[in-house]
Amino acid sequence: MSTAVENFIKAIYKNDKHDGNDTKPGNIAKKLGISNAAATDMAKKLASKDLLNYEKYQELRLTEKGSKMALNIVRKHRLWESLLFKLFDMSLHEIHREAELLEHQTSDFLANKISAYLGNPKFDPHGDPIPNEHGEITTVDNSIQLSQTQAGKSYIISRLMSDDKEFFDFCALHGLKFGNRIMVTNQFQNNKMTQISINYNTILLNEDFTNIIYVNEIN
Amino acid sequence: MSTAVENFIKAIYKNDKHDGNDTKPGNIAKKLGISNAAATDMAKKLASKDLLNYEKYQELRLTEKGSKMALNIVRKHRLWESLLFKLFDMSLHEIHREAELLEHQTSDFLANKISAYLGNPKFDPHGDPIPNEHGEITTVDNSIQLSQTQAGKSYIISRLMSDDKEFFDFCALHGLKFGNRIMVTNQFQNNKMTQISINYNTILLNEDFTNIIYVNEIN
DNA sequence: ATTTTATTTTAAGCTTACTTAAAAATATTT
DNA sequence: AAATATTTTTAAGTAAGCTTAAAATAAAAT
Ligand SMILES: [Mn+2]
Ligand SMILES: [Mn+2]
Ligand SMILES: [Mn+2]
Ligand SMILES: [Mn+2]
Repeated sequence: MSTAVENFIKAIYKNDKHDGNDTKPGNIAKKLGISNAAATDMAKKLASKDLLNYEKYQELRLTEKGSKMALNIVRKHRLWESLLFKLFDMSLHEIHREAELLEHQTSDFLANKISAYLGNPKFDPHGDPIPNEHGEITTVDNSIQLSQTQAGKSYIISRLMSDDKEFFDFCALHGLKFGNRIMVTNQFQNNKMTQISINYNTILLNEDFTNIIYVNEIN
Repeated sequence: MSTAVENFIKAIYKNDKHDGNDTKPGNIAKKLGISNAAATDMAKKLASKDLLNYEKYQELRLTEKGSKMALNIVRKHRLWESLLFKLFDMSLHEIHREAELLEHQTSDFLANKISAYLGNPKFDPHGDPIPNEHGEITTVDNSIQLSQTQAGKSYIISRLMSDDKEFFDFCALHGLKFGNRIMVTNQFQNNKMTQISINYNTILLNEDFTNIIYVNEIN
């Protein structure tokens, strides 16, 4: 399948899995930076290939075959991120940018080589789970959004769900990374702000950030 | 530039540099597996972009700009081959196959990271020189074809210039690889065959092989 | 419930990268 | 030198993946 098709399928998968908005052509188009008309066209074409179900004006739904393809691409994306992050001195934003291209030019054979070399990791450097070669995610995710945490409790950062450079730069600057410990010192419900303590520093985060930072409570 | 354009430019570069046949659309078409008509079309298009000079019925010649582009792609190709060969247990044929795709989705930034990680190597696993980030090949190649060697002398294999799986499998089986030592025991000029000795084994190679295996004399 | 706004779809058109078939030019053989 | 074969070019056409503009439908606001 072409890069265009793969990115389209992946965008549907991710929108369905994580984003609040409904999986209609317009929202996918927005993510991919193409016109609504192009997205509708593509949806019809992929329906004819049994990768998704399309009914006029309804949400797009991946078929079993479409989901498998999405997970295969996600696997390659996250394996590349893991490899680049391990070998080279690259930021989370940079590895994502390169992986976005490399994912489409990677044989299953090479993906398995990368995976084996890394010791078949279950998570990428963002904390996102890496599907296995059968397209299965075997890990269970119990993490919650930072916005849902309680003041006074401590947490481990488990996931930075973004691909925005500014966000990653901010995180890197303040030590907000996968595996690091933080303490929630205040939840300002009305203002949708969360105050945390990390490395003896106090930072105040708005909901744009607290909704994409995931954590696990320390017991 | 697109993958099609990059492969076209690279094919011209390689044909010019190594292959005996003249650099006309038909020969490039043959290499790329496209029709002569498609090659002529592409040649005209690239001429309009100042990547090559095109005159009806004449040979295609890369401009300075076109050569730079070719060397940039060759660099990425050979860096990928070097990385994959080092990290994973992959054959010369396999690394070439993957590099053929990855080369088109690699930023200069990433290429430099790969190069630095490998210690800025000057040769890839086939013995081909790796251009630097300015598109320059600084090494001098004094190697000769195995077909041009003399009986009774010893040589080091410096280059396996091919991308054919059968050839590589044969080489791997008999220890014919970059850096290994061989002795030429007989040159059968009339029959265009060369007999060599390697690892206490004697093998007889025809010109298909002796023309793409390059060696350096041991003094 | 009606009007207004937003989204989705259709329609027409563009570029890239190919194809096959026929015409033109070049290269080879006799 | 002429005939033949090969190669290159032109011409016409296709599929993928886009675009913009207009029409149809759905969602939101009044
Ligand atoms: Mn990513
Ligand atoms: Mn991508
Ligand atoms: Mn190669
Ligand atoms: Mn290639």
